[in-house]
Amino acid sequence: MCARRRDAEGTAATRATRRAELLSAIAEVFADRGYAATTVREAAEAAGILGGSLYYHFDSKESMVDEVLSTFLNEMWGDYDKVLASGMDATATLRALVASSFKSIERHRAAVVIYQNESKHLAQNERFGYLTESQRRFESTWKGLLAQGVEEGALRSDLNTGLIYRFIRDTVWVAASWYQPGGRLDAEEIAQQYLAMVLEGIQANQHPAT
Amino acid sequence: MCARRRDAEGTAATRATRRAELLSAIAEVFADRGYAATTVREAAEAAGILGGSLYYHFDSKESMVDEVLSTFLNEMWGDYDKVLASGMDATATLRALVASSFKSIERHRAAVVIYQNESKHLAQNERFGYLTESQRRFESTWKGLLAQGVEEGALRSDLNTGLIYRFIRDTVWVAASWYQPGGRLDAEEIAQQYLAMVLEGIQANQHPAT
Amino acid sequence: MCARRRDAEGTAATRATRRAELLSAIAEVFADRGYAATTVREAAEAAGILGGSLYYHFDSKESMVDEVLSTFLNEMWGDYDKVLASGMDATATLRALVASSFKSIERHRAAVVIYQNESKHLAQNERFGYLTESQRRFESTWKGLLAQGVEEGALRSDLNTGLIYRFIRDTVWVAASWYQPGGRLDAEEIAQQYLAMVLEGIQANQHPAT
Amino acid sequence: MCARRRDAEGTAATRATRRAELLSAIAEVFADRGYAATTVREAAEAAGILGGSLYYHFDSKESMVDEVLSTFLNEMWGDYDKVLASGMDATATLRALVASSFKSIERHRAAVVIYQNESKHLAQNERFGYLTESQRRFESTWKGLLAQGVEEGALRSDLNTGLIYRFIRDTVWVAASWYQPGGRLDAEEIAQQYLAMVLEGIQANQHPAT
DNA sequence: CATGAATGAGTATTCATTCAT
DNA sequence: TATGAATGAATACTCATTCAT
Repeated sequence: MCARRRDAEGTAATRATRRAELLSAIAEVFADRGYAATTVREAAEAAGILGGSLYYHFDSKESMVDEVLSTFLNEMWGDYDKVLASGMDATATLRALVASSFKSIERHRAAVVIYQNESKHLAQNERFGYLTESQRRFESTWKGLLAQGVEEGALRSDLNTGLIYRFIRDTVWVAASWYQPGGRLDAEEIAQQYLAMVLEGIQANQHPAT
Repeated sequence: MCARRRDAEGTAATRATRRAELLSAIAEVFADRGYAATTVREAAEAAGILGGSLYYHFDSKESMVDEVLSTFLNEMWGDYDKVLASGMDATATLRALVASSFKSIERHRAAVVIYQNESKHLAQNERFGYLTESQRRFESTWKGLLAQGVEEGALRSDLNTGLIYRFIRDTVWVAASWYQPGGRLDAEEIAQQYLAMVLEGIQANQHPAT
Repeated sequence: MCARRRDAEGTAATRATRRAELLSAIAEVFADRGYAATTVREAAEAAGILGGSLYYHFDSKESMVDEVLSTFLNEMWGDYDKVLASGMDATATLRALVASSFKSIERHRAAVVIYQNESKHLAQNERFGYLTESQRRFESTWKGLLAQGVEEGALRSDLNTGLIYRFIRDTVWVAASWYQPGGRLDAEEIAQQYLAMVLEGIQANQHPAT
Repeated sequence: MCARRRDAEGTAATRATRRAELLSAIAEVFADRGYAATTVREAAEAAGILGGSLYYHFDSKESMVDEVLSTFLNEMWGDYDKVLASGMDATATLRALVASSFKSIERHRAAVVIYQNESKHLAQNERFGYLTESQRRFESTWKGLLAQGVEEGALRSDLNTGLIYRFIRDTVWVAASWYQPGGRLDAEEIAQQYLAMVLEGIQANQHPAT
């Protein structure tokens, strides 16, 4: 911490790393205490520096959440897009998206919690227009998928897809609020259980073979 | 003091009514913008009075949420207790509880949203110990019910009841965040669709009779 | 309290009495908690009515202290003037004034405490100009008396009369802060002890006969 | 953190100095206008900074008075204890304590005024328990001393020591309210005049040698 | 006369942000 | 890069005062 020998060499890389470190700590606190309720001082303290020092790295508190959320969403949509581009049928795609979502939660738990809790409020701000955009894309993707599933005969036609969409969306993301990275359950298992419930239901009788 | 018997009653009733009016408006704003992010001024404005005037009715901002949440929880547990006392089998009880929950959302939408978004933070405060208590009771009730369902052979035994409990809990309550009282969907319908999904699953093939 | 039979008759007297009652209670609270630190609500409560109701009797909080203080000062100066007009020598006058002061404390304890604690601040306000005026009169009266005593050979000439004046003034009035009306000590006794100390000193040896 | 040894010391010293500077200005305003009646803004302004900035240095308005008063009392009792430990006879001790008191007033005028005016109210607060404690110690010290003086034959036995204690206590401290540091009179002179009055009295005749 | 609800200016306190070092 | 002191706008809360009933 005292003598920084390698300064010359890794400037860019080091800087990016440091930034990521800071953001990770900051995200954790925002997720834990809420964005509005967290003071910059607390966020800085979690990152091991003093309040004022954060302003060397970020323009404002807002740009901190911004970076946390946009980083997460970019990565998440990258994964989603791969799945969607692979041309699977509706059920398989749905399974893959759910699995991908839980993996996102595993990697970006704090970001997901923040997204879940704050995006409604933040979205009022023009700067966070991408949140609304993401929401919209999310909705059309899932609703389209459910409709396609019904069309393909894979999903029940007596369900209100609008409602089902909401239930699926909420349960997937809300899991971030109780998920413990490194705990007993990993993303894969959670995805399996979730898919079992949503696809097959939790009732016993009607499952002849499974 | 002199022959004002009717006044006393009338005043008490009026007072309680006014209080409820105010609380309803306040709850709406807290739900909409978040407890921490809502200023007392905004809350008061929503109630049609000035910021300081709220303090004639309530001790503090905290006691406002307190009253909103405790009123809701008391009523909700009242309903739950009736269901639980009626001695139905696990599946019927589960159905009834879900229906009751959605009815709670219909009546106390704002309170449920606040409960969902803020109880984690508020619960740190001793004053809101009842939130933790409620959480605990909720968990044991639902987990017990799921276990009983499995025992009775009504529910699949290959599911992780801990996980399923979380999914059910979250999806039920999170519905408050998009429910529009007086909108197209009423609590009953939502409950039916939700139960259909969770109990029977959304896949088509496995439902012999449908 | 309900049926006020004698309303017609004693209007003026009743009113004055009520006013005095209220003022007495108010003075007590102001003395106890300090003028600035006492709320009108507290003052009213001590008088057995609600905050707003005090405004039927008084224009403002300020006019309450005003009336308390001016009533006290008027009476006190009335007594002082009688003493000063009686043509006694310096020592006798001094004794009589001290005795009169302690009697004032006995009758207007609360007012004296308020006078002691608040007059400095209140005097900034033009309305309370009479406080400054009273102070001035007080100072010239006592200083004159001390000078006269020295001249008459009754008082030591090696003392700084300015300082002695301050000591006497302060100790007399500050007694109000611990005086308990109806307690073991009455005004007379206190005056005697005080005069003994100030006139003769507390040392033993030098008092040959007394 | 890196070879900043001198900094650490320097900073600590600077900090303490700044704190003392601020407290001195704050004490002056509290003494002048009264603790309750002084706004934090006024206190800050007197210190040359803005209201909010005071909170970088102090937790609350309360902790400002707290520090002012405890600092004063600690130093005062330090001086008192030295006097009391020196084994002088009652009269000499009494003289020394009075002198020490007036020196305290010279050094901590503002603190003494605050102590005098506010300690009764502040003492209700548990945090200021040390005020009550100090009061108690003060009383027992002085009463003991007076009793001892009577026993030693140095003080008159026909006086009510309880009363005399109060008179002495009050006059000593109340002097802070008119004392002008740097004015014509210094602490020493005031103490002499005061002791002359209290010990020997202000009457001329009874002093054989004077 | 008294009440109770409301007002609005003010108060202590918090906190994002700045900046000289 | 980081610190620490300061800023200033905003926030929860208080309280003297008003007024319809």
